[in-house]
Amino acid sequence: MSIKPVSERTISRMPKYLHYLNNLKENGVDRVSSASIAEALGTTASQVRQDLSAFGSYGAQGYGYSIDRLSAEIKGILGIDTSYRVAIIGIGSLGHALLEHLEFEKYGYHVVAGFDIDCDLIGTEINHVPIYSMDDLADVMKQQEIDICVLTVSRGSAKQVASYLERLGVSAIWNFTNEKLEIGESVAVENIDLIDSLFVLTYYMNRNIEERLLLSQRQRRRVNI
Amino acid sequence: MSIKPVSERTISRMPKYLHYLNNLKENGVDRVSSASIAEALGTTASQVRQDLSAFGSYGAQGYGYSIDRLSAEIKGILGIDTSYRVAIIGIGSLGHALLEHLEFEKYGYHVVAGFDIDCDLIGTEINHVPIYSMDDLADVMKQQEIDICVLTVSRGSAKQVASYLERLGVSAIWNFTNEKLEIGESVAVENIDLIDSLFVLTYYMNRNIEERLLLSQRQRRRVNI
DNA sequence: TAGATTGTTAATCGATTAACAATC
DNA sequence: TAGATTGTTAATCGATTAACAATC
Repeated sequence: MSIKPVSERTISRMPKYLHYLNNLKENGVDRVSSASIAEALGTTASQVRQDLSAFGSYGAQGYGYSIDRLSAEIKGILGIDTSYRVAIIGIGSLGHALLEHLEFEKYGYHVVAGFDIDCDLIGTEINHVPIYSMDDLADVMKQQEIDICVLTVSRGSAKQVASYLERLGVSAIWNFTNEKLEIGESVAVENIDLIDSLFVLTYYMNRNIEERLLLSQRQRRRVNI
Repeated sequence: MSIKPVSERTISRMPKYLHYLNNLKENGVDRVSSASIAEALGTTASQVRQDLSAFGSYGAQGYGYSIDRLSAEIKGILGIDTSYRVAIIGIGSLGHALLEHLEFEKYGYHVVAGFDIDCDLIGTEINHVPIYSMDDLADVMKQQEIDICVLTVSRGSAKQVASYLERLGVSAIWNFTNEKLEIGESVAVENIDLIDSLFVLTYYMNRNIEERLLLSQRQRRRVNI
């Protein structure tokens, strides 16, 4: 009913708020103001309140936000107040690492299946997770009631596999392939573009180095004069 | 000299342009218009031209952009027209995967050292890369002339290790720890927040599912009436 | 030449920040 | 009560899109 589209920027900040609240909670704090949250995350109190009020009124004037309440609300907003079943498609080095990455389990994401085309892997278990043949994808996905697919196949087959997943009615793809998937709106997609991130890091690294160089040249000039 | 600060948004699109150009090049294409680039990446020709002109004039009226020229320019802008030496700090499952991730080598990022506190790992090699003790960090970093540090330590020690790297004069940290590093401007930092990305994916997945539910309810109602 | 397409200036749109009444 | 802090409206800022003269 109330179709108020919340900006992507706002959504992407919600996990940051949650992590900070978890932090405070661990330190025995039980309430917090928008100003404190803002300071911790390097933003403004205005933005924090603006973000939160996109979803509801969780605070109290003169008091701030109850950490328990706000945590619960954000978890509800993101939908992480329940658990999900995850499959990893493509067990290369990255897929393998994600199979063993314990953090996911902690947040309620249960990795329950892996898929690959390598006969040496099919039928084995990694970290107690069975590896199936790509040929069994349709069957296993249904049987295992997979919610989220992690796409760690090679770049060459990414688009094809993604389209197949779409046809199978998958609702979420976590895409590590660095390929822009051509897929309908009905599938949620988040991209982890490692190489792109590394390129951006390189840009800022070099910019810093250039700045330092310019600075030291200026200093040297000053000494010479 | 010409201090024109280019927006983060623009920087983050440069790798996308480059990937698309590489794609075209592979298919034997040798020129492209801003309109074609925009269509491929789902943006506008205006934005493409605006982005590129932040760095220079690489196109020609009535013709478009030479793919070879533009590729070279973007590589120069990002600083990826040379090679870099990379160390991976923290050889857990994720660090291990990144050690074996061949893609980096392809783009000129040579992983030449790993660091851990685990005595069973120290002194061994993974994928021909030697694993050193964290105690030797300062020495090896200097000896091996490391440009970029990949931070894959446990969340608990992230801030501490990052501060140490800063003191060692490291110029770039690729941070996979999901911790906000408290570090000066002189170090370039890019964060890969896997859990945050997974939360955002979960949000959009659930929103889609809700939409579908609403839709089917409406359809059912229509049938009933 | 005519058509195509750039680089850039101006217009629009959206997101961030500031301000403030409401009230705990 | 007085001080603190929210939720929201208005003002500002920045990024995206549109328009167009320049020109290949």
